[in-house]
Parts: sequence; C-alpha cells; structure tokens
Amino acid sequence: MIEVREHERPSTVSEAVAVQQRLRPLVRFDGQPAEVRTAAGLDVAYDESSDELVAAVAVLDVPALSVVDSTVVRGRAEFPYVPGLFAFREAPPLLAALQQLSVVPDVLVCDGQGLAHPRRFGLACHLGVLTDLPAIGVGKTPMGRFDPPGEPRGAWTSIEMDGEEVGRALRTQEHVKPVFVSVGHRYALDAACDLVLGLAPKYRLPETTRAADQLGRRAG
DNA sequence: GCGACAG
DNA sequence: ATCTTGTCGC
Repeated sequence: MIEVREHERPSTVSEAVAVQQRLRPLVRFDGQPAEVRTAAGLDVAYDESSDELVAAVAVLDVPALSVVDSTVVRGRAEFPYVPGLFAFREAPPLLAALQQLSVVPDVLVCDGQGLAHPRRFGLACHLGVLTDLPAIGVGKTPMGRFDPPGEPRGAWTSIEMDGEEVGRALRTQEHVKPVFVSVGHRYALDAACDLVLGLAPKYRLPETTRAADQLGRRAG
C-alpha cells in the first residue's frame, strides 16, 4: 500500500507557506519509472454546502486506459481555497483516497500544477513528496507566461515564470485549448508530456482525470 | 498603487 | 469548483 510521509496541517496562510518552503527541497528529479503500466488520476468534487468535498482516484492501465482500481473519500474542507495554497485544501482527502488503493500506481496525474507555481510547489509536487511517488500536474488553466502552441495535436510551448521553464502548454487535441503540464516529483517534463499525450488520445483532458472526475461527481 | 491569482 | 441541454461547426 501507499505510505504517506508525516506532515503538518497548517491552519493559517503564513503557516502553509512555511510548510511549502520546508517541503520544496524534497522534490526529486530522478527516479522516474522505466515504464508506466498504471497511472492514477486524482480529482476533487465539491458539494452544495461548499465545505463538503469528494476526493476520487482512478487507476488506469496504460496504454489500455481501462480502470483497474478506484477509491472515493468524502470529507470536509479543512482549508479555504487560496491561490498558491491549493494543496492544503485538496491534498488531505486525496491522500486518504490514495491510501485506500489496492494497487500502487506508477505515476500520479494530478488536477492542477506542479512546478508551475509561485513557489515551485504546486499540488503535484506536494502529493509527490508526501507519497514519494512519481507525479505530474495537468492543469486546465495556465499559471505563468506562454505563447500559444501550434494547432496540431502534440504541439507545445514553454511556460515560464521568473525567466525559467516551469512547464508546458501542450495541445492534446487539434484546435482545442491546450492543457498545462508541469513536473511534480520524480518525472521529467519531456516524459510528462509524452505520458499526457498517451493518456489523452481522444479528448482534451487525460483519461485519468476524466475517470476520477466522473467518479467524484457520481458520489456527490 | 493596480492587477492577477491552479480548483 | 459550480450554475447547465441542446446545438452549431470541423
């Protein structure tokens, strides 16, 4: 099963920022899996009462893209939504859901950013470090600066923040708005984009996140 | 000072 | 995140 590293649960913005600064150096850039046979999609859906949420994880076989395992955990939001501190709201229930899995996925495909974050420590880095599993971030909304990639499927451009490449705007479907890919933990950016393209043969978003999204919505 | 700000 | 079915277009 998945082991989760001991971690703090801050209740204020300044404490949360301090936790990010402390965990950031633990991000690893080596240890990428030689072959990805399973990929987990993670997503959180919100309920009516605004502080109730549903964390869903779907593990897909690669490259078949069939669901081989899944878990759903209901809970309450322990932290408000604050841009840049997204993980303190969604990581707790997602970690609980990950621990219920009967298989350990080769990579976590997170719904949000990884290094494409003001302090280079988005949700994908957070989850990657706390589980020490390879992780990447696939966001629907861009964070840094980028030029629009070409229209063909597979076209991409660099996303930069403070003059460095922190991710890529990747076109997964021709003439469709790109997704925003960044490294989370133990994964290279090139490989992350290859993986996302393989996971998104038909739609804009990877099948992993689509499956998790559907699970969470069904349980809400 | 003003605007921007993952889900 | 969420409010929301069918419909226009490649």
